[in-house]
Amino acid sequence: MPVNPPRPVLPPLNGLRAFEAAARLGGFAAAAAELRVTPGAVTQHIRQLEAYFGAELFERHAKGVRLTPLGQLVRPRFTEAFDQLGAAVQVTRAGAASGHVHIATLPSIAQLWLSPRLPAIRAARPGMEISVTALEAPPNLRREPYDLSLFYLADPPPGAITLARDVIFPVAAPAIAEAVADGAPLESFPQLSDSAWPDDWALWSAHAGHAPPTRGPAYSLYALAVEEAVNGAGILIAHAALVARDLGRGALVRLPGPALALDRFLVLSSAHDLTRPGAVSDLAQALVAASKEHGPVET
Amino acid sequence: MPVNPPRPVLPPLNGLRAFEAAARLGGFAAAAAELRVTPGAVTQHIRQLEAYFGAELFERHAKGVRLTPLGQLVRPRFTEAFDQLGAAVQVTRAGAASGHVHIATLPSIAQLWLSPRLPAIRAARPGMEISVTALEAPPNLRREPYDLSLFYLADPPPGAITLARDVIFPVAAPAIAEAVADGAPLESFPQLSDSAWPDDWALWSAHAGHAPPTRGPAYSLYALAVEEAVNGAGILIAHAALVARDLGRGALVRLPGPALALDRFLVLSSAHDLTRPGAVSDLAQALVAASKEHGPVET
DNA sequence: GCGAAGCCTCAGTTTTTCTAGGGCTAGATT
DNA sequence: AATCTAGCCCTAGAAAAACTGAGGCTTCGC
Repeated sequence: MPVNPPRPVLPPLNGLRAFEAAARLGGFAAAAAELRVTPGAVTQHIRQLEAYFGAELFERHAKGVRLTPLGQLVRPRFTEAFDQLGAAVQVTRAGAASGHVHIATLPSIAQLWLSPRLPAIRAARPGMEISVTALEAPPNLRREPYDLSLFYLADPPPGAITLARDVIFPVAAPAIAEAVADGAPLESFPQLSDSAWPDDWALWSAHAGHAPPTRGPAYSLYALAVEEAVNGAGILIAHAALVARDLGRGALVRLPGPALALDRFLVLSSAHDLTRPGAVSDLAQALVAASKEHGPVET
Repeated sequence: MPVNPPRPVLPPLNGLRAFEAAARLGGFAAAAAELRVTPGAVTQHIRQLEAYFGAELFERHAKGVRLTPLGQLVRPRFTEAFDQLGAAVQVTRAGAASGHVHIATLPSIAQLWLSPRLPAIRAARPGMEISVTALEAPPNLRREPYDLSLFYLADPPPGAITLARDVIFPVAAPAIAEAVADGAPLESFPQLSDSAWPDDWALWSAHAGHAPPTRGPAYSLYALAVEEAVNGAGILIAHAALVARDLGRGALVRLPGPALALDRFLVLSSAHDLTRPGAVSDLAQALVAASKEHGPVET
């Protein structure tokens, strides 16, 4: 008479994932976006999970949800567990597609920093396939399928490689630069900027002792602003790393005045261990080397 | 023109769970049993997962599967992640049903050790609901829904409480004991034992310098063997903790000869932190106290 | 007072998952 | 050598789960 224990019912994994996402992101709608479903699906998953536990995990309010004490208690554990699960998935993915490295970065960095440097790197590594995805915000590398990420960050995480500090200064096409050298005030030209970094001009003006900036055109793609500046549309507030190429080839010229070092760094990070040899580390080293090709900016 | 990154496809969670179970248990069939589905379902989950990664995780052979190098590489990570997820689930469950404590133990311990002690413990804790489940083998407390487990173990895990060493010696009903005291050899009576512990008699006989045991009836439930011994069916090889009650009330009598201490301990363990106050710790303390009610066995 | 945000519910549909049953192979047994 | 058996594979159909879409409700902020 062996005891045949009825195996306990397993918890609904998808419900757990929905709970974790909703708790982390602070709402069902945000969780739904992350999970690529409608909010109603999240509602149902979490309802099902609450039925499984026999306890509420969220307090529902007309405008949003709040975690119950129980939900607050367990949220960090689930986040940690799913991070670990995600990390395992990333390791598997990397192992399955060895030789394929996927980089996530800002659109502007992709176009203005990475793109000019990649051909040489690719040419030196025939067996390696390098993909680039442009993202507006740094991904969670323990969850999302990128091997490397390259972003401007205020606080580089441990293990990450800081390539450069973010430094800004005004630049313009040679014709405008000459006019400025001849005495035309900066304010007499349109002041180009990126809509993602709306404070650049104000910060730099304050630092340089200039008058606050007039409003100029803001571009949602920094590469577009650079393009326009090259075409003589006005003065661009430049991020050193992103205009080095155009400065180098003379398409843009740095204008007189100080450079302002921001509290932000161009950081290369990875969920992989970059001290171990492998395709990812190899590419990371290549990017570090490539970032040193242009000297630092004089302040 | 905000970049709208097509969110990466999420990994199939249930496939991951199937992979982890199959890798840990060494086969799809065993995993299917754990997950409470048919083996075909596991096959499909894992196939789907392999399609997701674009790589094989198992080598299929006619008789069973073996992990590929990639599978071997990632298995520990997934096991760890699912353990953590399971632990988070257990914490949630415990938090949702506070005041309800669930114990897993051997059937024999449940009937002969726990059952006599529980009424007093329950009476002293009106608000606590105590459930007992009998299992043939210790559960993984990070995965399965038990708050405490009470088993004979050779290696108590860290944090567990060792209640007693497993000690065996022969016992019998008073009538038989008298006959033995009058000179009847042990071998002249049926030697009762438990089929889960088939070596008890051999070990004890060797230790006591007796002849190897004759074959006697083996019971699949130790409690049944005890019952039969009480009814005079023969001599039982007794585990001290499990016959203390019957010795105490005179239903069984210890026979002459040494007691043999086995390399095995009665261990109370938990996935919860027993140093923190709470229903589980409270009950654990009560069980520790209850285990001391009967003095140690003389060797 | 009104719009927007955010969650809920419910019905219907789509998608996924599961099972049942049959097949195949290799090791064990007779 | 023949047979048995364990364990995986496959497929079709059935069952279950998940998802969507539409309408509704409540509160917050303007």
